[in-house]
Amino acid sequence: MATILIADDDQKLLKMLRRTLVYEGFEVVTAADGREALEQLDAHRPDVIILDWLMPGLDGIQVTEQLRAEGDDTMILMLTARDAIEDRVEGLGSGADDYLVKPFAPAELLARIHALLRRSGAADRDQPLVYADLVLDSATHETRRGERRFELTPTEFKLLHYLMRHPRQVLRREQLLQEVWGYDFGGDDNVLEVYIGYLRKKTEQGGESRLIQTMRGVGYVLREE
Amino acid sequence: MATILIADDDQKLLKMLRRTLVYEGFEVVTAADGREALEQLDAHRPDVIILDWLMPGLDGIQVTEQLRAEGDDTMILMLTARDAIEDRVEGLGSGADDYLVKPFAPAELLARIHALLRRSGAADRDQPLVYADLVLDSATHETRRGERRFELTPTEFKLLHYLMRHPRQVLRREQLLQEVWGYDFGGDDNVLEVYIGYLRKKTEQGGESRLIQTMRGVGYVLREE
DNA sequence: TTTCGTTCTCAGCATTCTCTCAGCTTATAC
DNA sequence: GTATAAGCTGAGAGAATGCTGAGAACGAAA
Repeated sequence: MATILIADDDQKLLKMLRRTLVYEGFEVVTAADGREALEQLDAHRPDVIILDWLMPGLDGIQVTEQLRAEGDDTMILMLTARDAIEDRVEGLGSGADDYLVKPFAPAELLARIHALLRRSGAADRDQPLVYADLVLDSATHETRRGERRFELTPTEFKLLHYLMRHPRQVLRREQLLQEVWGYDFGGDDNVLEVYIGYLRKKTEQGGESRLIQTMRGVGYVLREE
Repeated sequence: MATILIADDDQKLLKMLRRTLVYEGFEVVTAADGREALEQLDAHRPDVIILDWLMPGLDGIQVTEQLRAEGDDTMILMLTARDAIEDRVEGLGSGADDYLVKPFAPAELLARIHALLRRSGAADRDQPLVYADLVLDSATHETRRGERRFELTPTEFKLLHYLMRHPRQVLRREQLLQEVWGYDFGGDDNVLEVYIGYLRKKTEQGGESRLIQTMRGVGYVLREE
């Protein structure tokens, strides 16, 4: 399920929101101010960020601006107190994707979150991932090597997707297991090898060059040889 | 679907609005200032024009006045950072049809746009949706595969309508349930499969090719194979 | 009331996917 | 060279997923 980061300096509200969202099945991470929010961001990579407009230290707008300046386009929902609007009319220019005026009904918040999640699914539809002549389009679920199309199962897709999001980077076995399978046991399991094998079979038909390289003792890299 | 022209000198806001509106199925044309807006106007004949009040060169009011002087009565929605009564009066006096104060929630903007479209009667001008030889006309509720007409029940119609508004895009099960049934239960319910089955039966009579493809573990796509 | 159309549930079946295992190949160290 | 560890691969069991037919539940119209 999706992860949501909430930053608000109102402890009571924070607690209430956490309870509501956890109950709805979301992973929830909280922060008491903007600086803490930025710290949590790297660690948890949320799908939606809920920011209070007014917070001590870094406020919601500053956090938004900083993120957008870094090229991060995670969906942001800004919470504003009714009277704050008139004071600080900086518009949506800071880069938030939606606004919600306090006080609000939890149902309203949930509706907005779902709308943003749906849209963000649409957002990473924008650019298909490309490495060499390998193309993976998460919008259409299309995968190609040059002109040749091939089909992937969900797990194969997740694995290739992760590899293609980190080209030329050596990915350790535990890292891949964690990202794709969501666990990491030290045991003598070889699912990863099996799936790398599946991917190679599908991406290297008829003498095509190898793109997934083995880093013996470490993991794998997506790289041309 | 309706076309919307947005003129604003704030690039970030422009980008965010484009994303939101395109996702909602609108044709979107953007302009960075008043002069550019006027140029785009002739080329695209939008159904609604969204103008920022303050822009370099020609501002929103000047654009509105010029259009109205030419006898153009395209619906105009004015955006402004001010909220003084005088401004509102001046804005509407210049010929704008509605008014929205920044910052605003995308949901509110959408509501205003739909209201304007309804007022202008443009909502009825919806083009029939076409994909391959499949035609769905939401105005007349007619559905055809080539020359063969077929009838759909309300739920079937909603589902096909949504699929046809997002051709070639992989639509996740939750997304379809949310859009067509309006909720998202986690349970082991298979209404969606059943209705996909109904649609297939009706759209694939007598050896016609399959247009609704299953994406195992993900959802469905409207696509020719 | 009955009839009809529609929505939704359920159970059984077919297909596809995931993961394990065993034997094999390859790379590295000695 | 050999020994050993690491990685690869084919086969198959069991699980997950999706499809379908039958029919129950519901509401609207006659």
